[in-house]
Amino acid sequence: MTDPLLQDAAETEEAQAATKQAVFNAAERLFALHGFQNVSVRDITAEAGVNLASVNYHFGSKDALLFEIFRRRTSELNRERARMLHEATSRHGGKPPVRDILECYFAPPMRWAAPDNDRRISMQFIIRARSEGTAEMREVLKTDVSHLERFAGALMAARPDLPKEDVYWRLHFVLGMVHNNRFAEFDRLHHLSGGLTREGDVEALLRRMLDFAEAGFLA
Amino acid sequence: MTDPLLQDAAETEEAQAATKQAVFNAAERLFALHGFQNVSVRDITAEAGVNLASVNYHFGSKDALLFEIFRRRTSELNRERARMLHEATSRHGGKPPVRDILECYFAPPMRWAAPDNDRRISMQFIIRARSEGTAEMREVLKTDVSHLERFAGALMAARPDLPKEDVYWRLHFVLGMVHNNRFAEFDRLHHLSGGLTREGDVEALLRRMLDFAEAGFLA
DNA sequence: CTTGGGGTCGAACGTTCGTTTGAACGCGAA
DNA sequence: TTCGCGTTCAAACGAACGTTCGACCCCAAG
Repeated sequence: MTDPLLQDAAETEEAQAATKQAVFNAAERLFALHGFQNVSVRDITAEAGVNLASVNYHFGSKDALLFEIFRRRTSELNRERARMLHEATSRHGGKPPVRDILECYFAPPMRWAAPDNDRRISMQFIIRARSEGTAEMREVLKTDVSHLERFAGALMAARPDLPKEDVYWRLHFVLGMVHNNRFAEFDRLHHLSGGLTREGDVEALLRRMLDFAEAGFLA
Repeated sequence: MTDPLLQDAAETEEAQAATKQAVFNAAERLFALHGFQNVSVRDITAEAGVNLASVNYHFGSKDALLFEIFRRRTSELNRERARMLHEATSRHGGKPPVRDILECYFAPPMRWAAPDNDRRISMQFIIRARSEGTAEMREVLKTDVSHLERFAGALMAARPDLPKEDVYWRLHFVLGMVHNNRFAEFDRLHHLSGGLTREGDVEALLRRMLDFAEAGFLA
């Protein structure tokens, strides 16, 4: 609990076994780097320096471990987005402009993914979960859209003249912009542009994204 | 060769064995529907109605089969894009406007993915290959950017005032919009909007995408 | 000291996987 | 007819996987 290595000390369950934490962290890291199917329980326990049976003892199964990481990280990310949106709403007297709304959605994942951020690996995990997750995770992604509803509502309030249908579609396009920010895509872009594009300056990239998305939304 | 079942009669290799074609089609279908890792060689050969050893005999390995499907479909798609861009270029006297350039990139995958199109399953395969492909396929995706260079060049010509760096980044955003058009995302959006958004009308969706992307590019 | 239970350990289980093997088959050429 | 070759077949191989098992360890409660 007072161990500085435990990044997630503030847990709902209080006294996490050190083994469980080690498995959690190792699994998140390996899954993020190599994908779910390409990482075995043996890889995880070896990386964590624990016994092979630890995964099934503490989490029930490999899939359940995966799901628990996914659930924790996505809820943290969406909570941060909701917090920013709430703040922007009160800052603008209940009706923030399009650009500010989009920033609340863009900024958290972008900043998490910054090269020097501890959460970078968590962000990479979430990105991978979107396309390689289990059926259970995909069901959650499809069904649990409560956090998106907040943003859709805010956007409709910011552009009451636009038909709701258009707001949803443009939100869809915006989601695509965010989800495409994988490391592999940055590499490809870097290769294409001959090294002209650099992902180092997160805030500058965030500004670029907002310029593009805001213009698209106000079209 | 005159068999109407052979969709890809015009091949570089002339006399394809019926078994090889059956394996190719079954593999593409199953991979597109369930993902690479979730489909076994036994599943493929059972679906194709051929012997288990056929995959290794005709393609060398499961990975090689996967790569051959990937190579064929992506080259077909990019050839179609290049054809449209070439036509648009000559139609506009060498310098097509942004919207027309983007349409050349958007239209082929969108139309392939239309519910009544035979290529729908191929498009789904390509989409899956982007995130679940083997290391070899990812290397091709990253390295082979020649087809993107054509579009980057056309966009720079259409907006010579914009710094090249910005063109690349905005192209990156546009790619995100296209790549996000997976069936799962449409389902999610449909769920979020309460059935308001329908993907049935491809041309209408294409117009929406162009409205958004064009505005973003002209910002 | 004794007891009990949460945690860890090495070892194994049963399944599934991609691939290989060697025999059999079909058919045009010699 | 006989040969040769491309193709198909049933069967098996060896490896890797997620999971389970029973013994063992530690430490606090009785």
